[in-house]
Amino acid sequence: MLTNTQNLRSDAALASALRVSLARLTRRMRKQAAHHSLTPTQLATLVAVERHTAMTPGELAEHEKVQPPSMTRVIAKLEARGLLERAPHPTDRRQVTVSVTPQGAALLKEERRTKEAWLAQRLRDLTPEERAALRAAAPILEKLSTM
Amino acid sequence: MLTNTQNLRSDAALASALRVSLARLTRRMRKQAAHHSLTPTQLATLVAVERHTAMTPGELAEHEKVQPPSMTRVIAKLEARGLLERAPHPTDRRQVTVSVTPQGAALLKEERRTKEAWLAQRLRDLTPEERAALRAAAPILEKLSTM
DNA sequence: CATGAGTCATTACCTTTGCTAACTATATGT
DNA sequence: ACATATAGTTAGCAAAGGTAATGACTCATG
Repeated sequence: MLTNTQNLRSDAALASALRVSLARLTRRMRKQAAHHSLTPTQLATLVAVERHTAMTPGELAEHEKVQPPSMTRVIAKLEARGLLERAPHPTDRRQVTVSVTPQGAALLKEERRTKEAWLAQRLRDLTPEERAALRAAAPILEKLSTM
Repeated sequence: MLTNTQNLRSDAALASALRVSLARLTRRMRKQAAHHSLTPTQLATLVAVERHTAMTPGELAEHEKVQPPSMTRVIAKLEARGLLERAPHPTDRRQVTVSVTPQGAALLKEERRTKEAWLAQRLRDLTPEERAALRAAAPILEKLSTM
């Protein structure tokens, strides 16, 4: 357990401490929401489709770094579970567009809610000063995550 | 992009912001170190064995939430790559113990080094104030990750 | 001590998920 | 009109996970 700012003077030491804590924290968060029995790729696909409103299989394959035939199967699975639906592409008969169903959106919402409830619960056990420090750090972590 | 502490007054809002940023940040860190072509389970197994010094296949299976036959295979793979080695159990002839080879330890060290170097590089692009805020938050994130 | 039950790792078989090769349908350029 | 490119899908293969079964070992009991 680190003492407040002790041993964190260098970027390397801070990076090391953050790497360990963040990995552990996100691993634990992931475990809170693993009831849907979707594979990581399936879940990520659902998230991507929701974020973009609609995507083609090719776009999704590239987005998730899998080959198109694999993505065809992922989409088929999610469609079979009623989480995604296919439609003809508006302008290109070779393509299809994929969008999230209300059921799929609900699953994602529940996933997010579960993780955030778990984290919020832990935040409540912190002191007000600790919470304030995290509030100050949150936008910086956000910045780091998009750099 | 969040403005400093704006909209983070509630635990729920802070949890939501942290969930997104931390997931993204750790995802990106993972991508930096994916040259070893180990599966997530193989890597996690290697990490677990190193941390515990020696473990049995049954312990590892439970630790990584896979069934024993699957873990037998993971161990065989890692052993074939010279990253783990098996030995007879000191007191129970049914069991074997698994430990990390110097090569396995070196691979993990390199993995950690790569991730931390990536993160440290990004830390260097922050302002001193931003870095200070992360330094203040680091022990709290550590605390959160073990609660 | 012998026997039965329990424990442990492993093998065999099956399913799922990823890849590559090949194919069909459609779109585009000449 | 024809050749080329694009998009999604199917088929076959490999890898990783599960379940069922097996053999060896350990422990408890009579």
